[in-house]
Amino acid sequence: MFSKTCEYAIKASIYIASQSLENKRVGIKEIAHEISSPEAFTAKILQVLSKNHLVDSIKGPNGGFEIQPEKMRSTKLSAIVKAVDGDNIFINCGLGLKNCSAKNPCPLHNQFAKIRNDITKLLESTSLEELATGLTSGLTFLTSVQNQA
Amino acid sequence: MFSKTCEYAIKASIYIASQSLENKRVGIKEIAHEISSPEAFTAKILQVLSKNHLVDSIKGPNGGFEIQPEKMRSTKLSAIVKAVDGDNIFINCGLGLKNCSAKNPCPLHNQFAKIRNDITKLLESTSLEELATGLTSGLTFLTSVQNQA
DNA sequence: AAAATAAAAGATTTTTTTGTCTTTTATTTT
DNA sequence: AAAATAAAAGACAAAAAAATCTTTTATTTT
Repeated sequence: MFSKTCEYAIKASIYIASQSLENKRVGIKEIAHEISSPEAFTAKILQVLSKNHLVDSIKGPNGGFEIQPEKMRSTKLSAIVKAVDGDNIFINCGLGLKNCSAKNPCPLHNQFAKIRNDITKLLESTSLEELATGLTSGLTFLTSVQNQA
Repeated sequence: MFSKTCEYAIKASIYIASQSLENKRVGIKEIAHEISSPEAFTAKILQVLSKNHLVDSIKGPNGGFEIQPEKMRSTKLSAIVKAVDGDNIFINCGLGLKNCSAKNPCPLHNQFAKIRNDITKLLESTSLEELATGLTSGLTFLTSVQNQA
């Protein structure tokens, strides 16, 4: 569904947002540990998110990453996905046809149109804030129980 | 969504089935041409489908691939996907958690459960036969118009 | 100003996926 | 039986994705 890059981007964003809700700025080391991702790779991904103004990064001592409350409210999952994976998931044909459309439909065109539409709706309607509060409240997790300390 | 391998597997199966409906056996060269796929790679994939008894292969002159009518009726898309991609698409967590579940849900668990369920339903309810007849009747296509001769 | 901290940038490396090439095996036709 | 045909098998290669390492830049604290 998502690339590894995208999975890490979403999880890192949620973690940063949840910590920002508690007024805590977090460093790459902590983020990577909390979401069970490779540190250097995650750093690269955060650079992309930062350039797309989806997270704020602050250099130097007491630096790290944070997301302002208004930003996490307005940021939808779709923006994160688009920043790292492009809009393939929103538009690509399920069977890889270059120009799959109602006029030139692949055998799964109609079936997949519905699913792709549901995915798009979900990503465009889900805010970073609601995902962060779910994590903060202990309802959801960013790692499997096995992976937790 | 699907790997390239899986896209080729599905398209090749549909093409073989559609030709079998007209009592025509087809060779790799023809298949690869008709679905715009790399020939040698497609041959490898067909070996897997053949070992899984999803297509019949016949060696020698007038040989090639075919699918019996009863088989294309009973074969669901899910069987083809499982044969080449495994069951990742049916069970994997959207954010890559090893043990994402109702007890230990990732932030997108509930939202994705619905989508994954829809995908599973679609793949398990769609038969190769209906996809093949759609192609035969000219309602659907395996290549983009640009790619067609 | 110097030292320490933390992210940014850039160059590489590893792994996985995708794709190719050559040889072998099975089958059919002559 | 020999020649021709077509898939199977196996080894290899290229491209893309995932991951790492080193150096630089910005900021803060002492």
